Amino acid sequence: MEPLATQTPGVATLYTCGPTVYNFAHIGNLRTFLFQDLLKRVLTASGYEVRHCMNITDVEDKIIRDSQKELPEEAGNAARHAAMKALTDRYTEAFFQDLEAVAIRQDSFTFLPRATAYIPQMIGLIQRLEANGLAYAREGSVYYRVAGLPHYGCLAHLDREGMKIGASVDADEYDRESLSDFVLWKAAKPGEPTWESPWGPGRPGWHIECSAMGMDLLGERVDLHSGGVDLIFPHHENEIAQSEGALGHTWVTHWVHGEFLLVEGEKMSKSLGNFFTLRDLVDRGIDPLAFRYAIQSNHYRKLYNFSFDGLKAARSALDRLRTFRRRMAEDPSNAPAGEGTWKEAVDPLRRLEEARTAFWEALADDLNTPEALAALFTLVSDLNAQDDRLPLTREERDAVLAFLDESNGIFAGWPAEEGAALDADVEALIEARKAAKAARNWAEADRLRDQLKAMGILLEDRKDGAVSWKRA
RNA sequence: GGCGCCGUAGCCAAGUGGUAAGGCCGCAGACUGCAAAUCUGCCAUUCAUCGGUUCGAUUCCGAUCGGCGCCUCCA
Repeated sequence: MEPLATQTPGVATLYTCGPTVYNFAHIGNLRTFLFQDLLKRVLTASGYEVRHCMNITDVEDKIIRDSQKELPEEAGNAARHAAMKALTDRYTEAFFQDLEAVAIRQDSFTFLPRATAYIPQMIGLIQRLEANGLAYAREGSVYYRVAGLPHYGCLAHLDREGMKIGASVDADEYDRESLSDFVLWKAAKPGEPTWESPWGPGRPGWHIECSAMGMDLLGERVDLHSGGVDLIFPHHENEIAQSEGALGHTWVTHWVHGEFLLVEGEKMSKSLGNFFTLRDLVDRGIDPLAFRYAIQSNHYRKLYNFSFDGLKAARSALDRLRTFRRRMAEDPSNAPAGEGTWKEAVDPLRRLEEARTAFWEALADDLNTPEALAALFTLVSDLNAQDDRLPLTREERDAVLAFLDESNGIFAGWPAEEGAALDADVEALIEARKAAKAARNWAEADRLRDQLKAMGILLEDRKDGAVSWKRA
């Protein structure tokens, strides 16, 4: 997809459909957000200033259902809004906690608009559509006249002749001109929070918020718009209809959709008992960054089969990279002396540049993360082998570390370790084991090593007698 | 009924008209007091099946089998 021609050179505008905050995000949602984070990181690394807008949907059928059930029938509009806000605030906060856990930083978003803060813009957009003859009111609701937009259905490649109209719609629910018409503004119903509008009290339809907020914050021409494949139709198709119906020209240049995931080969669903939130994984002792790695070791446009075995493999792969980073961070004088010569010796800096080139070329080729990771792993193998025999210099290690930082800037799985100090008691145990080893008291040394392991500290003895440790 | 996707080793997975990256697991060996880490070697004559095009196909075309998605809830 690179080089990407954007509306403003050097700037990429990105709109992504965000969460509906009435529950915790599940791992499928997170796959999509991870893919968008990846896209943004690669664009940024490629030199673009990315202006990223992600909406927070805080008014919607399920939100209303869940937030209003405790309220008495006679509750006023203010109370209804307050109850809705209490629910959405809670899950919005949880959502960003989950994103942070998988290294998606909240401050990487340029705009995070809440739908409820953009009701006037939505009303204004609907009025523009009315003025263009593309919207009509019926009993306090407003509908989009799909027949008025000839290219409706192009994104989803809908064959409107062959469609089974009404196959999964309540054909008689609304009084529409056509069953394909969709609602822009929903007339008030008892028990729902409402806003005043030119058509009477009501609330926005599902699709209008993305058009209104995206146009307001990113402008009349957006470079990239992304979401899960399920949003292609109807959500994105309807966004196109709304935005282009108002603007009179193309709104989004590139649509990018991420595939779904399966869980152990089956569609994730609560009834199958294979429905997981990130919190469920953490409760099982899963490193959230291993989840991120597992997702990113597969291509975003392919169905991903999530499994706990796969998570284990991801963790093992990450450990190899993290161990390698630790090795490169160490001073070469600590390394056991190699033979000093090696017939297969390469110039580490040259080898590094090859890997770096391959890494970025893979990512520039439609975010080919599996190939980018392969470039990284072959480098790790080559340099480990060389370092065993012909220790890399401090300068070479630093160059490798710089590339590990660079690649971690995309994958976020092998960050630089902070010099986290060990507790004094752990320190004492390590010293005690050293003493036991020196006394050739192997039973005691092994006992202490097991004890430390139980505390999450893994020891690695080195040839020269030094001992290094890492957290499990 | 219409539109579309996928099928590569035990598992995950990239890839190309020119003879199969990488990761995990596993096996053997080196190193180690034992481990761990690392290294060395092994781990798909083959890319669902059958045809076709081609000097040559896993890659293009067709058919078949298998899995899946969409056609107004859904990341």
